[in-house]
Amino acid sequence: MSIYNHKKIESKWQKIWKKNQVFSAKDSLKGKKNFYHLVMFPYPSGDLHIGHWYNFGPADVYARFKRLQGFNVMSPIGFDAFGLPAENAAIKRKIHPEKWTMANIKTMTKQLGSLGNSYDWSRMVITCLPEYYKWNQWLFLKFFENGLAYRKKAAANWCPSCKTVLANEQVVEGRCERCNTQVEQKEIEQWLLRITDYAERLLEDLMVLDWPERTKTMQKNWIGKSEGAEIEFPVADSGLKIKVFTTRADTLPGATYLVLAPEHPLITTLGARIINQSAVKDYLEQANHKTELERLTENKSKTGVELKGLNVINPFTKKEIPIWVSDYVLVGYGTGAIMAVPAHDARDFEFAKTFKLPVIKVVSEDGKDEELQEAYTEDGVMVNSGDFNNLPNSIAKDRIIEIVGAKKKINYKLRDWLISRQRYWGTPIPIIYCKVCALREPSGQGIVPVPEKDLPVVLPKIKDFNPDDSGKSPLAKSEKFFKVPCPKCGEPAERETDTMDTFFDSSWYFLRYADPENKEVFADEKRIKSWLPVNMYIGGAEHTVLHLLYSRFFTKFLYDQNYLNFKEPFLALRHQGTILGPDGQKMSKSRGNVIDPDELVEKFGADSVRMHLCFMSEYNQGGPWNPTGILGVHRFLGRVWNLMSEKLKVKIEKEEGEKINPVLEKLLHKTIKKVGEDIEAFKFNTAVSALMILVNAIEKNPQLEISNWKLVIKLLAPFAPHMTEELWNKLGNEESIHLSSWPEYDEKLVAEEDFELLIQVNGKLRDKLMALKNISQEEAEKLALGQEKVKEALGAKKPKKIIFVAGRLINIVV
RNA sequence: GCUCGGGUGGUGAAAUGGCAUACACAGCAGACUUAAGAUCUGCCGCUGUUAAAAGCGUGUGGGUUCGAGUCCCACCCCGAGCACCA
Repeated sequence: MSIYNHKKIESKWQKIWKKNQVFSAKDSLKGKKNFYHLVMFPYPSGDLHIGHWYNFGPADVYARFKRLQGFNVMSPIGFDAFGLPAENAAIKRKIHPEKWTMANIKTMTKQLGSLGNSYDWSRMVITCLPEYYKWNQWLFLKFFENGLAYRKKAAANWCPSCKTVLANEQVVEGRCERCNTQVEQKEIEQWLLRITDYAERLLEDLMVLDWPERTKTMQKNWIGKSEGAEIEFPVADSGLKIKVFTTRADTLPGATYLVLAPEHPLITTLGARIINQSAVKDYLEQANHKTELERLTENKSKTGVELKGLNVINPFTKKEIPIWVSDYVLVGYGTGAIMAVPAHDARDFEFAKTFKLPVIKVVSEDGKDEELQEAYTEDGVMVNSGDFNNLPNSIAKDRIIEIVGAKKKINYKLRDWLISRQRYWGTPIPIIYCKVCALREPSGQGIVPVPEKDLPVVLPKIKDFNPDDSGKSPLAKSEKFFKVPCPKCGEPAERETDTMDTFFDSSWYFLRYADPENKEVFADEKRIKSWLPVNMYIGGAEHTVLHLLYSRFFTKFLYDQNYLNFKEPFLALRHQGTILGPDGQKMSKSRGNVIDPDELVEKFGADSVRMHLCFMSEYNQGGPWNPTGILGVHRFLGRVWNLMSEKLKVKIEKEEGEKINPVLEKLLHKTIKKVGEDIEAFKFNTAVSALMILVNAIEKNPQLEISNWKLVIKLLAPFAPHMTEELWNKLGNEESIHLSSWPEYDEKLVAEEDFELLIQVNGKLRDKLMALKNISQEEAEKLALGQEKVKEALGAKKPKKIIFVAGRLINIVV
């Protein structure tokens, strides 16, 4: 018996696969359908950790399975190489981000090789190379040409530690997603992409996607569609009107005041008429200085100030009501102003209680008008509403919209995507500002796009890439970089020195894999057509409102521009869970609970590691790492090797097989069915356990023909690619097992002729016996009532009712 | 607060409304071995018993059903996401 030497055999096959380009995907293969299988490309942070393995390992099981099923599979890999961590680490270690990043890519590429995954290495994409980011810039220009990229000065989320602005999606509970620092608001000029133009389509097309419901729901909530109406409130003694957005127009009769966001422009416009100007000014100042976090942690208690001297007219009641300013109204949503209906909105109720404002109930559950202890937000019938009294509020809603001449309106929570970053290690934004041109155009901005022929705008090698509080990128310190002649008029001008959010890079990388070396376009149309959209996309759930939303937006934009013939990039999506440290905490170097995959591979081999990751829990679940758990599959693979190498040697020498044991044959075909179905459903854990059951049975009675042994090896191939390749090769096969075919099961063998009939009395199991699958109820009853244990359980009682489930059980009810 | 997930042996976990705990890990006992390790065999929810029989068991309480881990209602706990979005 030879002991399985994983080190020797795994590296042997990894070299052969790479050398023979076994997994290089041809754009088309005769008689085979293309299948684009993709894992989220890693960030080159240093080393591959077990989380990468958990993503990539089982994902590769799926890829190999699809390949065996007869698909022409492309499984590419690359690096999401721009971004803050590279820069921060580089600053700390005093080496250039590029050097650091490329060194990490080298290490990680080597590690990726040790996984033995079926990647097409020829399609490697690295986003920090000019050949790649040139197309970021090209895409940016396309957005700009179409009015979807625009520059705006406004308060933005500023991370004082990263010293850059962040997209809304990158702010988590008022803190920076990366470094957990409190985010501040900073007025700064920046570039945004008009993703909000696509809100409705991003929402609608979610329906057709084979994505986890949870992820779809999260995107849906993030887009946050809400249907309502815009109602105008005339300002008393003035020609002005204040627009509010509401989803509850039915409650308009109960609107007892209006609230403006502190940033609402009307506060300035009407400034002169405000009596208590200094109090208002104080409040605005105070609101302005609150950080995002303060607003969140203040327990949502309400603050505000009345604009004394000003009133508006409720268009339903025609009564004058006051105007207040409060920071619980957000300037970025709706119209930045609300009608307050304290009786039917929890926030308004709290505000009204705080400032002793009138509460008028207009919707009632039972038609009565009692004093409210809290806001009533359910449906009901109208009260205190004149002609509308006793009408269901849902009907009143539309009528009120009509009589006050309001417009129906849809709002979204989604904001435009802020893509400028005041950092060095990213794609330069291809824009030049020209003061001369500015004078000639009405906007006066002088924004001149870099001509396509001048792309890429190469990120210069500078020495000082430390960020500062100036709100400008380190590139602003390099005159060589930013001082350029204007491409339009030739006069001296300045480049944009901000770089792009790295989510820009990852919003289209999956297109580049189709044609990674193209110098003329971001990817050739035909090559895109042959591969995209992605058939199966696998990665963590942490990107649900970032990468996955942005990629959908890019795809829809490129579809509109006729570059793509599909509207959604990822037809199917699956998430892996998160593996925690053995202590149940998130793995981190500072906690010292990090599991090093290289050590595991060294000790147990890549096959054992990937198979254990498949086996340890449901794929989308994850959980704490159990240090001894891997022994299970490791022993299993050892037993497989012993069984096969020993038995097969004898068999091959004899060149004849024994007839397969019929019980085993049935189990084999059932296993073929189960393993195939389970892999398709991403239930890798039960697929592995089915394989264990099969091998356990074979070990007890290893009576199989050579052809059956081959089926078993094929079933194991996606899980243990190296070992099975070696066994396959030993059997005299020239071509890789991974290019062979997935076994088919025999329907007849999967179907059972007989079964174990369960006999229950009052639903409690009392006995069981073997019976034919097609046994009739009469026969079953007779058999069951004849059983000693049944007689005992029945005693003197007579059966009242007998439930018979064909092919399963009989239940005697007394 | 709202929206999703989830709660099953000592542990990771299985289970189209029909045998709860498959498959493993750990543990215990035995075989092999000078020994250790590796490997192999057996046991392994709780109560009970020499052993069995029997009873009890899927977060808690109720319900539907011949039959509930699974469906319904209420509650408790854990995890994730969102969070003053009118």
